[in-house]
Amino acid sequence: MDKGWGLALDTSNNSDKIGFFGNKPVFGFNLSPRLNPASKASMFQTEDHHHQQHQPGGSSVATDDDGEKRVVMGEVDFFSDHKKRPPVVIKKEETHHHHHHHLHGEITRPTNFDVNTGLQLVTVNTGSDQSTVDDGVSPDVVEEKRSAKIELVQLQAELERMNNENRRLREMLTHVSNNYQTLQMHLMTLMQQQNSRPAAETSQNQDQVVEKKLGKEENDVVPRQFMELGPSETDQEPSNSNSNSSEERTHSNNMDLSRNKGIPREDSPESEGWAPNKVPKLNNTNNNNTKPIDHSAEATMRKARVSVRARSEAPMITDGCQWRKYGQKMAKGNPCPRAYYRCTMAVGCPVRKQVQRCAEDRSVLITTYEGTHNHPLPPAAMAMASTTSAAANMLLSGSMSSADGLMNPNFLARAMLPCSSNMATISASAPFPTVTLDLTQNSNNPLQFSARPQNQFPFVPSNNPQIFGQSLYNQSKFSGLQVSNDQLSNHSQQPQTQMQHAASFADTLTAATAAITADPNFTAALAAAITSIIGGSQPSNSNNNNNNNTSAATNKTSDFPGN
DNA sequence: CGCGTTTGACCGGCGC
DNA sequence: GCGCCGGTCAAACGCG
Repeated sequence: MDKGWGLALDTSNNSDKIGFFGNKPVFGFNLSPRLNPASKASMFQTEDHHHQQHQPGGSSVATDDDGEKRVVMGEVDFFSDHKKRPPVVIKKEETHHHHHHHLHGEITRPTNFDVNTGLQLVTVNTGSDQSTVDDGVSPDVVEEKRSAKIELVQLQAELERMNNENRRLREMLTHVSNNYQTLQMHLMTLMQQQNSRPAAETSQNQDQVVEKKLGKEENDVVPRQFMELGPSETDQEPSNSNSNSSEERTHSNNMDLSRNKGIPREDSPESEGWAPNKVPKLNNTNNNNTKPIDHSAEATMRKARVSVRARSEAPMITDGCQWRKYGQKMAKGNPCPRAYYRCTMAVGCPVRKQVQRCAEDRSVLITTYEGTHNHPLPPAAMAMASTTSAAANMLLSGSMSSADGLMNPNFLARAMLPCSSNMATISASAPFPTVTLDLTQNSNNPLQFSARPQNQFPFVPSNNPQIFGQSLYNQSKFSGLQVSNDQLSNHSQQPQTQMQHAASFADTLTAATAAITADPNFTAALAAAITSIIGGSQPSNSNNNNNNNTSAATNKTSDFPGN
């Protein structure tokens, strides 16, 4: 668990993350400190720091005559050499009591600011030394002019460099946006194809038949949504009159709480569907209003799991949920320990997951989900939840009506991902039916665009109309960004001088930033994609990448299963 | 001090 | 019945 993405778009406040070019922001988004430890300030610093002590933040430390420590960004010492004119002053730390700027870690624009050159034209007197520019003609003035000219050249070079970087970032943004749009379109196509398929219809009919059968004959069989990992309306609703032990396990938070509070587990009903070996006992002991049934098949069916294989160096894939580790065991046949996590986004959420390194390939992380979230999920968690939900539903819809669903490993693959028969498989040998989504293969599957880091879960469609509707909703919000991206593309295609288009691009990028901010899902995807594009396969320790994450715990590398 | 992780103990299912 | 094994618990511990 960690504090975030390898690269995160900090959308909390854009105001201090936008460099100014004239009156226009030229950097629409901010590289996170994790990716770029030099922080946002590094964008503005120059290469000349020879005589200054470098700070991790890309700043320099100097000491005043009075011994006060200050931090100088870039080559301009704002205190000792107040004859120089910084176009942009970035302060990360300020202890000088004479300085009037009290912003910390922010970018400030000097008041006398030339919008054409980006330079501050008036000397700033900031220190205790009250000397100002000498009005008289003297060698000092000549020297000053010369140094100002040199500085101007340097600043222009700096501007050029910034524009280059700006252009590069813009291209990355365009690339990622195009990938996202392509992915969305492909998913839409897949969903339409799937809906039009007779097989899909058969599957749906099977679902209906199964549900009808369940409602009529086997009231104590877990409803299908029990397997859903994504949120569903039914999860939020009280159980019906047929309330049975399974549903109580699924929906009751109090029961789970009772166990969490130390009540002996013999007295506490199973509040979650994770413990498979306790189901028979549960049905025998707690389910008083239903007759005992043969649990062999049902117990197997209701224990469907969704296993996600992803290539990742991170301790866990970032699925948007908050997890708490409650156990770790050495599993047989795998030298890597298996970690057990439970969802902590809501009290009593029964969803659990296991995280384990693949024994054959340590770079592959296997995450197995089981249970149903009993709480709304943030958009960042929707991708994983909807995917696992879809996989579990597919598994159930196929297996409950026919054993072929389990026997045919390609059933899910064909139904869920027609274009990728090797992406999802069903294991019949596992103790419980397990859907394995393999995201480690570098196939031509357009669902796996190369820029996506493997530890970030992709957007995969759900057969849950609500969840898919959410996707459409996000897409509709995202459409506003598409316009911006088109503009971005146009800008990137046209030869441009650095000065001319920066302002309009800044506006565009501002709009894009706003759109990105409005869509946390895309924010996450964009951050992940940019991370990989930049080439920093930063081990993201994050298991909390949702926006409402406030207290992310950290997983030390040594704690990571398999390390 | 609160929260999350660690880790040994414990429990229940299952196979022999 | 016994031992193995997966899964969970909870006290101890660490960290911010």
